[in-house]
Amino acid sequence: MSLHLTNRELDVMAVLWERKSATVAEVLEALPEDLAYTTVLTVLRGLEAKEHVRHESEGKAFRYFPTVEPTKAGDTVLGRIIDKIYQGSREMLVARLLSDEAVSEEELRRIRRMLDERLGEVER
Amino acid sequence: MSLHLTNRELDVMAVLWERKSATVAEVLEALPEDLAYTTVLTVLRGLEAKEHVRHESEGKAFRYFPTVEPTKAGDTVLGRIIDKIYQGSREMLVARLLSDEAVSEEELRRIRRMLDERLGEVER
DNA sequence: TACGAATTACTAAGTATATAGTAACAACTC
DNA sequence: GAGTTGTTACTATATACTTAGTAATTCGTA
Repeated sequence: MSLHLTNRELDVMAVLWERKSATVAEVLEALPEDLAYTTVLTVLRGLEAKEHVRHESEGKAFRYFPTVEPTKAGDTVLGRIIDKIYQGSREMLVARLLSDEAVSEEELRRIRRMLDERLGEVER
Repeated sequence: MSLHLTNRELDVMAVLWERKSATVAEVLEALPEDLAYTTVLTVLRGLEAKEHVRHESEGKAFRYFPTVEPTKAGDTVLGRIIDKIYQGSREMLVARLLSDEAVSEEELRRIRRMLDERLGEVER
């Protein structure tokens, strides 16, 4: 199943994923833009309505927890990107990611090692 | 510089990238959803206003051409995904893409070869 | 237990997006 | 060159998204 998040919802989910859970005040503080308290609350309530988040009481406030994994959100949007931008080729996307000048040699080596392990498994 | 596209704009750009250029009628035909002719036209005019597309006359119609590369659109959205979903780690994203069961052994090998070549360059 | 600060609940307004209708226009055809 | 057909130009509406205000509520505390 696919999971769509708006831009602002993604910002808020990112905070929850990062910190495992957060109150409205904590999300507000974590966001670089300075929104009204009630704005963040509204976004969280929206996410809760869609069941991407749940809450528990903590003092007089609510503590919010993500109920979906970040990878799930990632898969949804990556599927679309691969489809629309990389002509259905995951490989083209990976190639593009690795072609970035900023990727360090160590990073490339780690990825190669990962591939070696994966291929080892496949060959078995 | 970053390039933001709405969902419908991305659908339309995907057709132009795929076919190099297209008229309104061609885009309409290529899209699976069945929209009104004028809807597609409106989207294209929007894209033209933002200079992501240009047109030439062809008979009584216009032929539209993309003026931005798909990778540019890809980079913008991937940057955001890496940031918000993969905690700033491109490597985590690549790992996720390669962890997909559906990736074939040949694909993994091709990517490894690509890495080898890239690493060869770096070492030189 | 009454007060105050923080919070949640409810409501609303502005902006962006998606869709498409109608009018004006262009070019081919007879 | 008048009609027909496909097209562009202009305009409009509905929905989604973003933001935030005000009212009601809660909890700690004096």
